[in-house]
Amino acid sequence: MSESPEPEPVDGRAARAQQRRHQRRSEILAAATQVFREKGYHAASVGDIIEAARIARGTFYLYFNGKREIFTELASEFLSLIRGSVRKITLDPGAPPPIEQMRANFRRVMGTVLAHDDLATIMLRDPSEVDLEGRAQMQQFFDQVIGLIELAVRTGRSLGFARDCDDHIIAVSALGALREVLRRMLAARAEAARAEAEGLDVAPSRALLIDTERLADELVTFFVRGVFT
Amino acid sequence: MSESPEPEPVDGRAARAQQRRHQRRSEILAAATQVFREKGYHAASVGDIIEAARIARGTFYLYFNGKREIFTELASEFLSLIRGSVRKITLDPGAPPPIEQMRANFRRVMGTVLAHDDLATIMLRDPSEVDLEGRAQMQQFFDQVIGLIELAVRTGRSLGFARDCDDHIIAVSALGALREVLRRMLAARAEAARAEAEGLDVAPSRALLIDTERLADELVTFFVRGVFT
Amino acid sequence: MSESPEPEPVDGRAARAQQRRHQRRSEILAAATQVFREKGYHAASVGDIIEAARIARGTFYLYFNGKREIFTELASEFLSLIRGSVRKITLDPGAPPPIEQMRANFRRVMGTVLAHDDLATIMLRDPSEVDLEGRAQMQQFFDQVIGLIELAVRTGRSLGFARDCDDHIIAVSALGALREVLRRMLAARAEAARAEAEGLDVAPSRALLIDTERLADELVTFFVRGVFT
Amino acid sequence: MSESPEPEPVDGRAARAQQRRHQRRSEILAAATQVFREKGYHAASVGDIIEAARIARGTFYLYFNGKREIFTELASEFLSLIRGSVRKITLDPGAPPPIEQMRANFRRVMGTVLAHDDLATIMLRDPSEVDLEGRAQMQQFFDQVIGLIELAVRTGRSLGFARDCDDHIIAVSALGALREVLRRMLAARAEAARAEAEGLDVAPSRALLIDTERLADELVTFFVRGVFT
DNA sequence: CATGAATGAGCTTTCATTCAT
DNA sequence: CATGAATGAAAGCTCATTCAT
Repeated sequence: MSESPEPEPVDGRAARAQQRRHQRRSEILAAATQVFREKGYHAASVGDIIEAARIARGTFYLYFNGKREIFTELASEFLSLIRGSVRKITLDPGAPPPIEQMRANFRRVMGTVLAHDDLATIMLRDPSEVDLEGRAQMQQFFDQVIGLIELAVRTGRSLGFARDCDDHIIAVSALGALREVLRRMLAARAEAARAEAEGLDVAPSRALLIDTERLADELVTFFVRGVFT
Repeated sequence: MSESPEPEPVDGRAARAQQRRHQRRSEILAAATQVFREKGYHAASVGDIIEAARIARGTFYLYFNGKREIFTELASEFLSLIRGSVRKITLDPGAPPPIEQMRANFRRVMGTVLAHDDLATIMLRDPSEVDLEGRAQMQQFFDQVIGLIELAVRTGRSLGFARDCDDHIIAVSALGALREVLRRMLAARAEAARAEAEGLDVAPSRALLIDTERLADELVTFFVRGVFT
Repeated sequence: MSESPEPEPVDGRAARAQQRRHQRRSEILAAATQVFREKGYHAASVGDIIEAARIARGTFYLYFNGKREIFTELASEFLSLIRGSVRKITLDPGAPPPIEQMRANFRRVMGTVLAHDDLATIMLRDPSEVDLEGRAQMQQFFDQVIGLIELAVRTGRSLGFARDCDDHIIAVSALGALREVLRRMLAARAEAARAEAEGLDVAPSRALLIDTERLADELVTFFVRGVFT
Repeated sequence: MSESPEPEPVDGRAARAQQRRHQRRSEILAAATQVFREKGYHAASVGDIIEAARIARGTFYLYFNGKREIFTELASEFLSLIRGSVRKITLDPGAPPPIEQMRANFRRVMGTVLAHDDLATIMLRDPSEVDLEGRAQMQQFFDQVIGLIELAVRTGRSLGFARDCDDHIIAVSALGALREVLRRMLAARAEAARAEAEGLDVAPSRALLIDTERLADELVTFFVRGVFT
């Protein structure tokens, strides 16, 4: 835009450089996501990533400090996405009923997971696959999710909706159920995609391939009936 | 029986030898269990195992063909234990009500998991941590568990107890809930033990430290109310 | 034979023991021969040998100091056999003409090689396969053979039969020719045997499967007269 | 050709890089040749090679897939050299007499062997030292040589020069003679060199240390005329 | 900035040999 | 004598990371 030959070029150059740098980063992250999804964290090597990103070995270390760091970055990204999908349940007069808010949360999370299935596939795996640091990060995130659910249940009970139960156990159960369903939903979809690609019309575990809204509803119903009166 | 003075001692020697051999195997398996629990399958090296078992490198390969095989063996052991804890739900006239049978199953599984917490800690991790072969084995096991739960729900519905729902999704959810609860229960207990050992009286997530019967009951109630009418 | 209960039993026992010991040794040697033939010296492991001999690991070291020693023993045996097949050429009045004596030597060597084809197959391989010590032993033997041939040529020349040539080069050539022919003859026979065993009637390199007398004659003629007229 | 100031230096860099890469390869090959010559294929370890080449373990695997591959490469190189030294015998009017052509072939092969004595020392050993794949390669090469000699003999016979004999046996014999002579010639020269290096003037097997032309001639004469008159 | 050759610690596995039973 | 469990040195190979160009 700025054709001025000398005064601004420094800024312009710097900006362009930074932009290019950012784009490179994204490309590498995208490549790493693919690789991690296919091979898992451990089996994936830096060699796999640089091959997928079509960059030189050294370039990788120009953008990331190592395999762990790139994973940590992906984890952060995913956690942000999921956090962005969840709204705290409010009792404001004009707001929809709490259960509807919860249903909306489930739906949004599922939508986000589907929209970023590569990332989600990686992150829904057990944290034990990663090393200590990454593990802690994911642990913390899931703990927060549990906190949210506990809050929801407590809120429900204070309104006289929820039965008497151990909130923590219920929350852990709900998280576990959600994770397992999402995991298997992603696996089923991946397999269905693979089957279609190969021309086979094998339909594995049809139940998990229904549209996400119904899936979310089914989960919410299970959760609600289990907890609320 | 003994026609010559030799046969008995020979048998005796052979028997003792075989017994010692068996014991060594068990020792190595025990050491491997500890190592896998602490480091996870991937991070654990054969070197770690032989160090823990205090044997020479070669000795390990005298009893197992490699890291994968020893893991497979542990997996088989655990799967057998869990299978042994689950009874199919029967509608025989004299049998307890189905829900009680289910509750008993949950309790037995929890008891088994607690009794073999090292093994369970390893196996409740995501199968993705292991290589293809081991993964398939665990996948298959969990699929079977899902099948059992589906059957239970179908049975309940045929008796007019269960509401209309997608059996597969419910079963996946239940499995996920159970896994997550067990995982965190084991983690909580391990941490509590560690804290106690160090003299600290940090009490993390007290809810998961209650006695297993109540834990199982809580889970069953959640499951039952969610599904049954 | 001696039924006397006490006086001689010591000798008898000792003799019997020694005899058994000798037989064991032979069995192990036979097993090792088979193994070496099939796998070659390096690829053959002590494990292979004790498996073939159906003895325990320790037993092997009761009879031999190690892999090298058993090979050395086999080499000695083969060298003795070959030495026993060769007669020095004599100019005694009653003796057959020198060339006939040489032809007889070739024939006998070939017969011996055929009669001990396992051993011969191993030993006709290059000494480099074995370690330094064994190599030296075989080198020495072949040097002796070369000495014999040199002597024969010198003798022939002193009688006016042989042309002017470098005896050593001729002897080395003759030895090389003999070794190569024997090696390939054994290989051809082994393959023919294998083909027959499998029911196939593939006939590889027919020329080397003719009877040994003709093969020996062909070699001697080549040695004596060369190829061209 | 060059539209911008950059292209040349870039090419230059790439070219230099490739050149250096090629040189490294050659260095490793040279080191491996030395090691194989001294220890033989089996006894030589990758560790020996990297030590001789003064490179790190990983570097070796950057250039070769393993011990076998580097050996295969050396074998190919040697076989090419030898193939390049042999000309088919022609009956063209202007060509020298067949026997002279054969003598020239022998001389050229000997010259090549001497010029690449390390490589030749390794490759003249028995193929049995190498594993199956390398063995097949060498077997094939020697079979081709035999084919060439057979052709020469047949040609000679069609011209009325050669006597009636079994071509295959003659060819195998000639090959064996040549191999043994070359092998011992190389060994004698190596030992002579060693003796000289140590200041000793031990002269082992003088006959094989004569100039190659005379050695080749001696062999050809033996091949053509045999020994006796 | 980008490159990719180089590094070396670390892995799994094999195998000749010893020694208590 | 016979056994075979135990040993540990040493092999081949991988891969995250560095650094001179």
